[in-house]
Amino acid sequence: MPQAAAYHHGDLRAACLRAARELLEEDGSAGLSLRAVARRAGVSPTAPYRHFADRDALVSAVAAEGYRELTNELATAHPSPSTPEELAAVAVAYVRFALDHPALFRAMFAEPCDPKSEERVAATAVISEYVQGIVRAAFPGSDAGALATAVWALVHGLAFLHLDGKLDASTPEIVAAQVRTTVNALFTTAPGLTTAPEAR
Amino acid sequence: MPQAAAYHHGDLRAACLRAARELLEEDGSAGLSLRAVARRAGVSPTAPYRHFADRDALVSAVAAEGYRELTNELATAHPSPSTPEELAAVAVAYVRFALDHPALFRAMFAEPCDPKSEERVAATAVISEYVQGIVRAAFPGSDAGALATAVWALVHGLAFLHLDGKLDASTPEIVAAQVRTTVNALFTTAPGLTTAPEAR
DNA sequence: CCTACAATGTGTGCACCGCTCACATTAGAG
DNA sequence: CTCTAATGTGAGCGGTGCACACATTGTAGG
Repeated sequence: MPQAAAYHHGDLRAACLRAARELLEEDGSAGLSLRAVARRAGVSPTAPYRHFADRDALVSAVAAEGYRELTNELATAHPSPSTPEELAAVAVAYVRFALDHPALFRAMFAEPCDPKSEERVAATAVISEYVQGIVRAAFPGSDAGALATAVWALVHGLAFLHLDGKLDASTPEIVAAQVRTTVNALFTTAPGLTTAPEAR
Repeated sequence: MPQAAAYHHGDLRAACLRAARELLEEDGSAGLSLRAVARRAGVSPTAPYRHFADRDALVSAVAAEGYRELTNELATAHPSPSTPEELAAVAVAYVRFALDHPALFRAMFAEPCDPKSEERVAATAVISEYVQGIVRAAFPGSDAGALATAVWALVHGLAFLHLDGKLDASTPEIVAAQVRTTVNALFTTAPGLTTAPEAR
């Protein structure tokens, strides 16, 4: 049994992130409060402020963690996709991640993203370049930036529409089939996407 | 000058919705509190509870209003689009709406959507069928349901990625061009989209 | 080894929030 | 004209984010 109630926690930051993840899964974004996190970590209500400037900093950290997990999931779906089918598998993994971790996914794409956490913008840049890299490998001739944007938007939109109950998400198979056909449809037109404007 | 400080407001519900919209535009979703709405409407902190069961009911009502405005904007962009170009114009209007009213747009697609406000689900059903109707008219031979889902997801995803600063939204023209080329790319493949599974 | 300091956790307190409940006022039906 | 139901008021409870002064402790320099 670990020495109970040491004054210094040891790794409170990590404990807070873990507690925040749990609260997010259990009660959704509304249940994620600094105080609840502190309670769950067995620590005074203001202790987390030594590790996170404010609530936004906490959720940004959680979101950054989410981005890393998402990239892992995508890589697991297929390490280096090149055919449209392999790319579709990655797209399915993206939507599955959103449906498996709805509150986390929402936190990743919520309001205070733009001027905030360095860690967070870095994590989103990683995934953006990841998608672009995949598309570049799969469609060497095309405007990879524009095509990557298109496929990311399509998959991202599918994820959100499923999350909001606008589409039939009753079984994972139905969702997967839906994503596959839609993405495949977009890719059959890839060569035509060479006149697109700037996209960063 | 209207008779000041009548005990009964007259149309507090509408005043609350108006105040909520203003707060949403000014301070984002975080600034939208029942109490702030009451203050702005010049009424006691608990008065709004006579018209909205709780905070969620308020934002659901605001969201429903947003859906109606969005459908109006789309219809204004083009009353009955049939060519891909006209459809692209509608898509551009969709993304513009999101960028013009970011907090409202986010409220429209936020967590408590599924089992809630009758008014809200009705409003989303309207826009869903609207998109489907357009696609059916434009591409009579295709699986309108699947294609509508694809284009809605694509446009919805573009809107969110722009909102989150993941794409270049520096000028409306750049955004519009981006949306147009992406949507056009999808539409050139429309006839191929006839084997899609169920999508409601 | 011991001491001073910086890092980390505690406690108090303020303003605000959502929401409940008892009460005041008033519009409008009978 | 009255009486009831709709509407607005006020006090109050528990929760929240956050700022502040304070307590504790790991650790680096003497």
